[in-house]
Amino acid sequence: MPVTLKDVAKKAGVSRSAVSRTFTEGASVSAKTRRKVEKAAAELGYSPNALASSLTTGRTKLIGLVSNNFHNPLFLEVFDLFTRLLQERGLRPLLVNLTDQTDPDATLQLLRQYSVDGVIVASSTLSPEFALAFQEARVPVVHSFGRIAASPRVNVVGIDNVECGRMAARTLIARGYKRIGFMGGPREASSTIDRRTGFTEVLKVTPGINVTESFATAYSFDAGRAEMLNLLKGEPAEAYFCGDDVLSIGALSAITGKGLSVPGDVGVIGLNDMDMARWENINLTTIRQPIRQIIDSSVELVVAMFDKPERPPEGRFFACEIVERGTLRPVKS
Amino acid sequence: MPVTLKDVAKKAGVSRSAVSRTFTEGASVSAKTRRKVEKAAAELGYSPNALASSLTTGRTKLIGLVSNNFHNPLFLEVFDLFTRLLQERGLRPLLVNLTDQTDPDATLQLLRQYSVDGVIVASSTLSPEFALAFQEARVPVVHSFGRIAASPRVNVVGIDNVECGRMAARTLIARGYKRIGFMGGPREASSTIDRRTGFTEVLKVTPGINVTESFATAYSFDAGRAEMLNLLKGEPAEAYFCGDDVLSIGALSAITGKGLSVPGDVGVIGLNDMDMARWENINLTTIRQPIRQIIDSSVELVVAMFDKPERPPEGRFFACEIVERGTLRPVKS
DNA sequence: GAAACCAATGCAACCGGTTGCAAAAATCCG
DNA sequence: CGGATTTTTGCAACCGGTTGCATTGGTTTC
Repeated sequence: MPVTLKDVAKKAGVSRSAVSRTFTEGASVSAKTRRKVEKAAAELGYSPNALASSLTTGRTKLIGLVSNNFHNPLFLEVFDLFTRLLQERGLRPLLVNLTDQTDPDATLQLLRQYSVDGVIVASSTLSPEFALAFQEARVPVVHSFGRIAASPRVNVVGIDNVECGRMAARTLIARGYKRIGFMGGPREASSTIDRRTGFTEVLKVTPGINVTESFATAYSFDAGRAEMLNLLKGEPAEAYFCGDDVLSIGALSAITGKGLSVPGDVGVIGLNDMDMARWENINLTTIRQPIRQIIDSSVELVVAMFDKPERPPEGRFFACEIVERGTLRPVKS
Repeated sequence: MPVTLKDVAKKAGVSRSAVSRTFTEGASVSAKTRRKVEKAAAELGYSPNALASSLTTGRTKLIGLVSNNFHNPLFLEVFDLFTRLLQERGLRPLLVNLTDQTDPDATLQLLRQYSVDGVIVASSTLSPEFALAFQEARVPVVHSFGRIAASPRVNVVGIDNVECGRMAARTLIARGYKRIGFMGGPREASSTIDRRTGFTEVLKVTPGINVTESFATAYSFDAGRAEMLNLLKGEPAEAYFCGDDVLSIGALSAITGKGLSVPGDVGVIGLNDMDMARWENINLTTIRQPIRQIIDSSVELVVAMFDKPERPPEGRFFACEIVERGTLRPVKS
């Protein structure tokens, strides 16, 4: 039923090759045949089958977009940007939701079956091994929001979480907080580990500071709220650096829910700067992750990979910046 | 470089057909050859090329997932569910972000080029014509979160927005509100129109009620906040039915930002029940849209379509329910 | 043991395109 | 105008699979 190359060729009175060539960038066709073919194609409503052509060209323009972050509101922005940027380059995102049930190997196999030109792993919690498996199967891959490494074994784009930890620490110190808390995300997540490292590194060498640590079970509102509720049972710190924004919002909810004020009784600084953080009834002071740059760079990198497969793995890391809003007390001047 | 059918056939010492058949459900192969083939395939790390096989079978297992709602947090949940459910059925979502720049016709053409087995249009703001174009191109299509219609021209799954409007109205009446406001989403969106219809229908026949109406420019936090700020310049109503949850949260932000209390001074009821609505520092009374059912049903319908293409278009609409939280005053007993 | 049957197999054509190559057509040039 | 050059064109093979059909081989039945 669908109209094929052959139909167009017959209608236009030319060979199949001629038709193929009129739809191929840079192929040699005379103006006259091109016109005939285009007319016939338009009349029949023909458009070439991308899958069939991929068979010979070896390019599908399909990009696997793999993520396990379908609950963090930040990732809606992430998906929005990825799809836009990929589309702009004529690439198509094949979305894979990596849940607890999905087997990592099966995902690799799946994406190979669809001959994706490349894969973007968008996740702050996945281990580098996941992306590495693609690399070893010679599928161009980029790990976005992955962990910084001096000489990464696989392309990785993200932020320097250790430095973010330091920034958070300096920010709290500048505001005169003395009893300071680190409320991390899941204990085993590399982002948690790195942020903690930078955070405590700075605080330890600062005199007169008392640091406490705790960890939420997930990067989620509920986990943040639960953990903060827990902390409030004892003597809370004066300010907390929370694992990320959604965790921070959970913590804020717990604090105000207990009748305490922010930043009067407890200060909070988050990380991400997701859209919601600027909402006036949240108004979260946080550290902005430049997701636009991360995503731009990821797409660029995956494209570079399939132009030059032997390209050595590269790490690209972007600086973050403090976004001052209302959940920390002001710097005393 | 990648290993193909032929390689496996040679290694196993059988014909290509034999290899193909061992990987085809229900094909006739003896246990002996199957064993040989599987051994060879495992050693070579072979897995069949889904795209090549689609050429003859006519099935790609690719589903176009088209949306223009990449800013409404509800849609993160929507994408999560869609991808999960599709994956469970062995289908692959090809994600299309329909922005202002993307041409609807180009999207149709694109998805045809990739021979998608079906298309799901997930959008509460797109016109039925968009989905209809796929239908006319004989591509199985379902419009999720679309507008109710007695005899739809295209498959549509969603909620009865008129009835939701009525529910909201009855809920406000039951709580003794007299001066009641409708704060809709974009004036031209069908969801806005329908909700308004049901809402005013009930309020008009109730004695002693004063209804006012206004419209936000988008289903977004900022638009909701701006519109409520606007309303608060004059004499606000006692309670508002807002276009959706994110709009409601914007409105809440404006109200509390002005030093007014919720529900003491102004009541708010939203629609959607997105995850955030239950967060304790938002705690929004709202109308739950059963997105799980909508998505289940959409997937089921699109699958049914490609098993039976001549299936007449069907509309499936689900009931919503009030979720009582803290932004309306209690029913007086 | 032969006839009848059924499952398993391989051949070859096909799905909808692309592309190297040689022949044909158009253009250039003296 | 004729030969040399360049451009355009069609043929046929190929991409990686699937499948109808005829053939083969193994079982069953009498």
